[in-house]
Amino acid sequence: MVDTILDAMSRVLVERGYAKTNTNLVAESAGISVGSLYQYFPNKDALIFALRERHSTRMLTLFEDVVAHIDASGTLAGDFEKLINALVAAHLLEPELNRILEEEFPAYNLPISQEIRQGFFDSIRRVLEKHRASITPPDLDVATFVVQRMMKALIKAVVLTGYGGVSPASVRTEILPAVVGYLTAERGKEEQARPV
Amino acid sequence: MVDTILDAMSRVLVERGYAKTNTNLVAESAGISVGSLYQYFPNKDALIFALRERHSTRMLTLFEDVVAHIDASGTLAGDFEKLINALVAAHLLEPELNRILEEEFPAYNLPISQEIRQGFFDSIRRVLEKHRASITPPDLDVATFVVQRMMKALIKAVVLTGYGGVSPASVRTEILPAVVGYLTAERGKEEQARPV
DNA sequence: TCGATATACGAACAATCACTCACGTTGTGA
DNA sequence: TCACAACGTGAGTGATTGTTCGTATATCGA
Repeated sequence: MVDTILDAMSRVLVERGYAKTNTNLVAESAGISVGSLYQYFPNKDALIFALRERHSTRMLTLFEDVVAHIDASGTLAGDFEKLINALVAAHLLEPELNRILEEEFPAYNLPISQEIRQGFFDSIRRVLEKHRASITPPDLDVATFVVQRMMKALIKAVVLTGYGGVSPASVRTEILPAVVGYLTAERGKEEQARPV
Repeated sequence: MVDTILDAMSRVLVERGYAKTNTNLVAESAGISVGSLYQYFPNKDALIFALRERHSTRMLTLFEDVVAHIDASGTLAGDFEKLINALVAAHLLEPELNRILEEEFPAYNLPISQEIRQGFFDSIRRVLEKHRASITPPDLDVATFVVQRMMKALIKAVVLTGYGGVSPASVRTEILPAVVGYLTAERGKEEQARPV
């Protein structure tokens, strides 16, 4: 029943957008009444929170499955190609739903669970640790953060159409050079330490 | 008067967030009545649109002022250091307002004006053209897009606190290596053309 | 001073929507 | 068959809020 409701919520969100989604509509789309909906979720926020958790968990599961297949033999570029493909695949699960949950819904009210965030972070960090000797960023936590944000920003442009003037495919091929370029960039004094 | 209203709108948005901002509150904060507000803006969307245009224009102006000072003599890293500093400064104009306008408000309903988008894009592209000979991405439009998204994603983490587990300053020093690393990354057949 | 036009006012309206609750319906065990 | 509990129902409610419009005030030329 809970899943039925979440499915309906997802459907309505994608069809009409967050602003035009209301609980009565979700209940109708689920084929139940509002009253029943409120027997399983205390309020609207709980509904959205649950949907986001379910969706994020699915994405993380898919991502971790791929990361688990990275063994000790791969190259830096090869491993990150796998990571990027996994992330793209994860974002292709339900691109529109993902966009709405991330961009259209005011998220700081209900922050995503720390476990899921940590799952993505740890997977990437493990790959960086494996290649520690051949990458240049001094701090692995910072490097993980930077790589994660770079990949996410670029993958969004690949998965969602109409995000910029360039074609998704042409951006897709730039992700690996961007990541590997950053991780192997030479760090002279010239480039370092000129904060605002 | 228009500016008075936009100032009030900005104030209320930052103080209470988009969800808790309504037109009556804005009018009150501006020291006028709702009726007067609706003499200058046809509806709430127009109000937000105007505020976003004003804010974006200010950011672009500041950005272009810095870019104008880039002459023919600088290095790739030096020039991008200037670009990054300019972008950081632009984002520091009104960070909270910027966050609300970009993340909290459903923006695809009222897309930002093409001129402003183009202004940022062109400024970055000009710098890339200047260094065409020493960078490796084959397509300058795509490279501009990628660089822009990379910088934006990372600068957000620098300007807004609580965006990740790492310190803003430590991310700040990674932006230049990320950009220059991407622009000068070696491109073997190994790394290219493995789309999803 | 006077009239007219533009501007400002803010109480009221209508629409939306999250949520409730008094009432059915269904299933179950004896 | 009956009593009871668990689940389902959906019209209704109260609160919020974007927008209007009849009235009041200010501005200004003659």
